[in-house]
Amino acid sequence: MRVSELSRHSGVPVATIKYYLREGLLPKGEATSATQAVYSETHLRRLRLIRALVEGSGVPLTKVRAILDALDDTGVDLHHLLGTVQYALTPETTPTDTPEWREAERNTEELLARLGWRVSPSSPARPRLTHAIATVMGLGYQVGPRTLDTYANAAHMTAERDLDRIDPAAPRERAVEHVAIITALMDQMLVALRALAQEDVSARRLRGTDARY
Amino acid sequence: MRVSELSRHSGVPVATIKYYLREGLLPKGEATSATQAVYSETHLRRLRLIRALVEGSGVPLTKVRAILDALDDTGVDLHHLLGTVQYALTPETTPTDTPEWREAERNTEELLARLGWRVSPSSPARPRLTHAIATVMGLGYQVGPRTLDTYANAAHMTAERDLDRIDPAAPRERAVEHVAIITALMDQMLVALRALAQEDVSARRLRGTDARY
DNA sequence: CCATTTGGATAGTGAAACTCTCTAATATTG
DNA sequence: CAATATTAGAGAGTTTCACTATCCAAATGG
Repeated sequence: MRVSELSRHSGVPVATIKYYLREGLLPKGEATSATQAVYSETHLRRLRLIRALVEGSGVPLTKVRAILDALDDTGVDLHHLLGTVQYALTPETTPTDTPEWREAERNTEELLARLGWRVSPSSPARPRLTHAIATVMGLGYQVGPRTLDTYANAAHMTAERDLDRIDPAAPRERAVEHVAIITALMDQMLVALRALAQEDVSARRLRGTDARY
Repeated sequence: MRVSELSRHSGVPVATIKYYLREGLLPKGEATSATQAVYSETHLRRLRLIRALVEGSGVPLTKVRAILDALDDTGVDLHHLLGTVQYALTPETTPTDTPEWREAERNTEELLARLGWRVSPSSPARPRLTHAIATVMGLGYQVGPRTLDTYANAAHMTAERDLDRIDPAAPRERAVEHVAIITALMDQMLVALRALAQEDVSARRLRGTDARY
């Protein structure tokens, strides 16, 4: 496959492919001469994965590269790969020195302790959760244990299902890709479903019971 | 309150406040002379909400404005407001003319029919869900009814809880803000919790049962 | 009365993700 | 084999977004 064909098969412009090559997101094709290189099915898969991450979840290219590097690092097991992918996908959150932050942090810790979740103290999702709680509280709304438990249970249900679908015996190439997908792309699905569920509940409660939609 | 004080109370630079005023995100203060205007508590609340949306969920300013306009439109009831906020928050998704899209669309329709959710046919969350499914399928992975049901149930649990917390009798100003918050900010909480839950499940399954984390 | 603040307008910045242009070397096709 | 098209590689240019900085003239505030 040459660049133009790679472009056609993926729908990505040649200029963009060249850009990805320059940025090291896509490995170089095998050069057959000074002005020619051939690309394989692997390149096409990789390209599709990049586009899925970028278009599907708006992941910045620097983070995409971090994820791809982790996929290619054969010394990492699935559990740590999942952590690495999450780390790359989680936006940085700097703790602020406010009362809300401290209260939110306590909520986070208590929740994790209550549920007994095995989570690394350095997991970037911790401050992210704290930040989300602190933001809502900063607007003057409570985020109590009842709400957190409900959300946590819902999150755990999806996580169980996600891990059910990973086959640790599958070829590493695939298993590793699968982990990237469940962590990065399934979020989109959950968020879309949440919007639909809210609409449903809202229709039932805030309108009559006989409305069509 | 003058601009400088508004800036101090909110932590947002004066230059940025002026920018928001120019962009119509923040209503003008009440002018007391050609070079002086006073801002109220309402301005401060509004400013905090803008920052929460921008920092908390990376909502583009154009969408923030759409949300704020909906909040200010007193002719809209809570149910429709929720729809409007969701509409503003949901990224546009253009259907593609591929087999994956059509299959994903069928999955979406069947899921909603199976669950009996009352969802408008024009809800932008539909194509968003379809797009998410189609993207995952385009990478060669199945998204079956089992997975969709699990995710849908989880989503519905959070939606029930969200609507429980809305007080339809509260002053419109507050109820309306609450709706914006649950649709926009609670997503972040759910996603963060999902990451933590995945780590927990992954630790239990992909590692031994005695590992510390 | 004089340094400081403000409103209002215009212009500039920096990051991110492309997109374009160019060159010399090859490939393809009629 | 000659005309046309394609490619790798590198650099520069473009667009969008969200600010940030600079000016200026009017107006406080001490």
